[in-house]
Amino acid sequence: SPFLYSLTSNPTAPDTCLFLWEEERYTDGVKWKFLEHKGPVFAPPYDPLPSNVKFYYDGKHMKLSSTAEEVATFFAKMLDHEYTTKEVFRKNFYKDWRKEMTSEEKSKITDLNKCDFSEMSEYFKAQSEARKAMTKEDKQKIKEENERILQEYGFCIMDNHKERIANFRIEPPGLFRGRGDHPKMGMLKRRIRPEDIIVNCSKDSKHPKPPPGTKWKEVRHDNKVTWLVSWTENIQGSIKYIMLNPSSRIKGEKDWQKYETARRLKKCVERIRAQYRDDWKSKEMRIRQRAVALYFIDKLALRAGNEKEEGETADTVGCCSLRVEHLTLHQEMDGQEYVVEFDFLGKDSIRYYNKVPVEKRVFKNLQLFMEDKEPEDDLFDRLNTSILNKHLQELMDGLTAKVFRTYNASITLQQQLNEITNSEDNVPAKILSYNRANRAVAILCNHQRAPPKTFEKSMQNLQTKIDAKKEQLADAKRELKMSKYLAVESKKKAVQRIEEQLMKLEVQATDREENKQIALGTSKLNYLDPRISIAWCKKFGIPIEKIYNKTQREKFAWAIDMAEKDFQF
DNA sequence: TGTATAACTTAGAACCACGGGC
DNA sequence: GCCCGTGGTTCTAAGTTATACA
Repeated sequence: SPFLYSLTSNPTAPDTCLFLWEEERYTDGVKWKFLEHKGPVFAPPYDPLPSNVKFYYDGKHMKLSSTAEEVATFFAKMLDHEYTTKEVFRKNFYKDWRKEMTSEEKSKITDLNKCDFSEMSEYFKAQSEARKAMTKEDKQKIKEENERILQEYGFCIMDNHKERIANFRIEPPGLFRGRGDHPKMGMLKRRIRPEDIIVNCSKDSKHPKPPPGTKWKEVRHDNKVTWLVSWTENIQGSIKYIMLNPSSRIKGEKDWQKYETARRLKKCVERIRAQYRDDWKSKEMRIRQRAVALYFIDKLALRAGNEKEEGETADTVGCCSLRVEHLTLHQEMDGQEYVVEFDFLGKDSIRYYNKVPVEKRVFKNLQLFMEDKEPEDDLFDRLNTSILNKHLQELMDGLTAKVFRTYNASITLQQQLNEITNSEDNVPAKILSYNRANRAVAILCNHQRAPPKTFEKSMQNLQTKIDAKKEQLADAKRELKMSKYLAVESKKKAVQRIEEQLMKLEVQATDREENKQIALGTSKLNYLDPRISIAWCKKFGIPIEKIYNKTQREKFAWAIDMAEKDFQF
């Protein structure tokens, strides 16, 4: 295990503990023996506006109570954002804002459209400008203070090892920003107090102290879970957690395990495919539906698709929750037979649009599933994620729908790298190949991003640089030609150097263009077995730093320790 | 068998600091 | 030395899965 290093670095642990530790790690859900931390960092208290920053209602100045003012500032801070123009957002905000008003305010303020937050908004903009314009020394002071807080609250001790905590700061109050068409956007996310907080730590640790004059909701000692702090959030009523950083042993080990499960799937995926193809012919509808859904999950890397409570969240779907309206069947399209056109909103309301030729049997089954149904009916009415996952569990230990995404992502990277890396290429060209392989995965997983606001301009700038470099190259070549006798060698070198620089720029331009609407980070961080990339680096002499930045190297420390140049997923 | 809940992973956007180019 | 763009970091929402319970 690559995680033994963290054990052996503990000088006080006797050797025999090594075994004990390993045993306990993996049995009956125990996650740790010892856990000590300092608790969360709370959001700073509300700092009231200076009296010259005014709020106007119906054109008239109105002094708000501190509570109502605070909520108003949340809206004011978002004034430039599209959110504040949306009806749902405004309605939810207004409703929750009223709850924070005094009865006098409530009776005066009866229409959000008559509220003028512009002075507040200007004030916050000025504040942020002022922050930018601060002296070096003042900025340094803030940095030092942040570092002090990080050192005090940002680490914990888990089983004798100091580990970085991920989100040790409690989420500050504000207005809820849901993604897509979220029915709750604009609602007030309330301030979290010590009385809301459940602390989890070991009995024999030094328990974190609540701020003076306050109490925790509860202190518990549950070593079957990994979280340090939790609270219940007021928008969906779900629980939020403070957990460890990805660099921690507990996260790394889990990550490793995830990829090992995906590699086990590799060994039996052909058997499973044969099985679901066979099930397309089943006389039972539920089996056919299960088999077609699994085919989509496997072929298209769709998410499982749990049911969601209507009206509580944005209307998004995954495989099992697909509705008839999300598919269009084309007997024939662009010279291909049996094309399925998918168009639906997935996680984070990201659109999935794809036209896929499928096997005749799948097509016929889809026609059957869609027969006599309304557009808003479930495509797989005899299936849900629980049924699907129970079936998968029977096919392979630890197999669930999401393992297919991990497996298909990683195997795609591996195949693409094997296929397109050219050992003759220089380092930037090899990295372009890597990014293209990464991109193939991101496309498979539908990882999209909004094109950066500065995209057009930055492409233009790059083109300008390329043009200038071309001219420089032409000059250098001319000079080389002219100087038949003098310093020929050094001029040849100059030409070569410029050619290399030009190529680097052109590669950069290609890479950026191809990346316009595709996000590589998510697959890199969550789906691609890092050992594939590390082995590739070793094999082709690419420094790992070119592929993984510092944070990523910390997260993947286990893989860097482990992977040899011949590792194959 | 269905439903609620808890725990944990995955996700894109916003924010911020830093370094390269002028 | 300054400005601007970018990559890295932070933030927290939105998924999946397991499990408890009716």
